[in-house]
Amino acid sequence: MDTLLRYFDMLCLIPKAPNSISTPELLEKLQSTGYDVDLRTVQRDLIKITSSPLFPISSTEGKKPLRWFWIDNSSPMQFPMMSTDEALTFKLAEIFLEPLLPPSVRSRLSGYFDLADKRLQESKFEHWAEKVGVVPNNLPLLPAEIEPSVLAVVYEALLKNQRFKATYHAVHNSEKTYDINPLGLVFRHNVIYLVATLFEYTDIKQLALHRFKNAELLDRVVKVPEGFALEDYIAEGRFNYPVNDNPEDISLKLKVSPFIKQMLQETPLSSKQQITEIDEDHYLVEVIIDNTRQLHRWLRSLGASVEVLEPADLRAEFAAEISTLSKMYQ
Amino acid sequence: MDTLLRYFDMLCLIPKAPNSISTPELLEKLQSTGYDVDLRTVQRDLIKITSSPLFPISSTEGKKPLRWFWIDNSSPMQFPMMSTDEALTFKLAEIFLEPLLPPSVRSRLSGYFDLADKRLQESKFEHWAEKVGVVPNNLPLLPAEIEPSVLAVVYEALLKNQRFKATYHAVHNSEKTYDINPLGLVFRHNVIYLVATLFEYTDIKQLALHRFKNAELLDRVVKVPEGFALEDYIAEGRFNYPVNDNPEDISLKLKVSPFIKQMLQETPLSSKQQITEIDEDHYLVEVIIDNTRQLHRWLRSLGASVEVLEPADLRAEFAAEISTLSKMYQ
DNA sequence: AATATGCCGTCAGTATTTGTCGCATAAATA
DNA sequence: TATTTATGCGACAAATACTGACGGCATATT
Repeated sequence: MDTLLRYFDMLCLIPKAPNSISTPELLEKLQSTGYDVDLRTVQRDLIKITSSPLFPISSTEGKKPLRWFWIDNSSPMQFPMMSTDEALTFKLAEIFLEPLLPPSVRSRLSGYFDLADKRLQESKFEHWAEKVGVVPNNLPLLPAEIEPSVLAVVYEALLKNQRFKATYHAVHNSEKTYDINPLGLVFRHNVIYLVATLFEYTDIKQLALHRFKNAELLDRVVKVPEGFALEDYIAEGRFNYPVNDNPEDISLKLKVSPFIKQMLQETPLSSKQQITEIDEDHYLVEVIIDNTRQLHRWLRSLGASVEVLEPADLRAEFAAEISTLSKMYQ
Repeated sequence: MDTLLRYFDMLCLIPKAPNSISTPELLEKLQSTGYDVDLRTVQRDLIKITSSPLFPISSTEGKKPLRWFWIDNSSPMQFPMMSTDEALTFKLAEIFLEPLLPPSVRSRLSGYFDLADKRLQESKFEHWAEKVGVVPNNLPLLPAEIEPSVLAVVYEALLKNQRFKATYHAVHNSEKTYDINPLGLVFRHNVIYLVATLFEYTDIKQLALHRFKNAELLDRVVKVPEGFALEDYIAEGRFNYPVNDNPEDISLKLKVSPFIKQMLQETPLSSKQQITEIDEDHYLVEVIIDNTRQLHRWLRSLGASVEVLEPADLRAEFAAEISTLSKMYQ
């Protein structure tokens, strides 16, 4: 039994393809976990494991301390097996994430999606794909592709708190190479921004990840500017280019069409939203809600199905914009 | 070595908690996989496996053919281990899916999210959560909660092609119990709809999943109406309540502000989009695109930052709506 | 060139695994 | 209710495997 557990621990200790572990390293880790074994045993175990097609594990050829790794592109094996429920949910998640995440980010999960596919392809479940659909609410803009190698470096830099060096191509600028002190990632629309400082400067920059090239990890630790917190930085509205006017709650009153009323019944704006009938074709929606740019976008997107009644200044804002639009289209 | 593989196969054959497998069943499956073993061996193996805290596997007490299962609520163990990249991506996916999927759907993946948490909580990666943020583009409407037991039955019914029975509470109706012939799931806004026929009728209904109660699987096979295909059903516009006028491509010309221009450079409407400068404050965007409801929503949401120049009928449509709005707000 | 390290074949002792048998108990059947 | 069948489990001996020790050889390291 002890040997079985040792095999499990060994399988855990062996990393995925780009990384690797040498036989002596493995021995050391196993011994520190409490397995009192000989190097020869570890060597034999590795040979046994790799000789089974079940475990796509391989080692470097030649080079003296052999290094072991899981061959990439294989989907993970797991216990207990992925249930059909989970598999279905993975496929749904895949559909949802497709227009949101850049391919190089999404592909990090492809092993799991493949596993889900396999699970659903068993005999009877074949036609599941024809049984699920999504009607998108928003216009799918194409997510900007990020170079996979760049993404890998940025991930690693953020996780390990290290700086990196990369070439950046700003929209109206030529390429430049920076020494980057990464502070955080922010997803906005379909773009991923790196929040960072450059070189030894202290001003905080937003850099779109898809504009990077040739990233390379440096051996210098990240220095966080005094008082910096990503959450606050976002809350300050640094990413809502046209900054929010009033980030505080407002008491919103809307006159809406029956269709919008039904939609808000299904998916309310907030748990305390109230809806009352005005007449057959109009309903009054009352809700306390954060006065964000997203709210404005949403209200505008509904066009003539919604009339903002209160607060007065929001109504005035809409009236002003509509009069601008009137002039544009007349 | 053969025994190690047998253990792996056994671990795969044992299902998760609500399900279970009896010792003789296990024996049979192992033998059909090619393991020539005795029942006694299987029994002994099971005892060994369950006596290790590594494998949260348990069996029924008493009842004679013992049934084995993985104890629930445990996150799966997997080989190779989840990489930090994957873990980070899982956390991002979690953030993205949170406003999109109802809790009961999302919770199906919680084991994986937990696994990702564990992976990221190792020593040095502690502060990753403070390094990732999302600035939502859309107003987060609250996804309607679906009863977990209902979801389980619906999933199973769809996968196994079986009917089910459930109580449905339509908005302006009292509760009724239907015999449901499920055809597919459609996600729209934040609501999941079941497309189905009822009893022996042939007209196709859309039923919001969160309005179901007390679902129960029936032992009758699903009958798909002649010529029905979910994809076509959606394409026909059955879910765009105000049906799309022209589902065909149009040649769109927009006059946009510098801000929108920059946004479209980052995340284009299509790969063939063209942008040219009109003057310092205005750019011309030309693109061939599907004339969908989502496009209209998007155009409206941008307010006065965008002027539709062509096609003429779309411009006319916007002009008409704006004049309606003008009257509303005057 | 000398030394150290790691891989691998072999061997014998030890530990583990396995089938068999017997008994006890729980379901199934007459 | 009695009888049969199926399952779980302890014990035991034979078969199997696992393990550490040793040594030869190839490849790094100094």
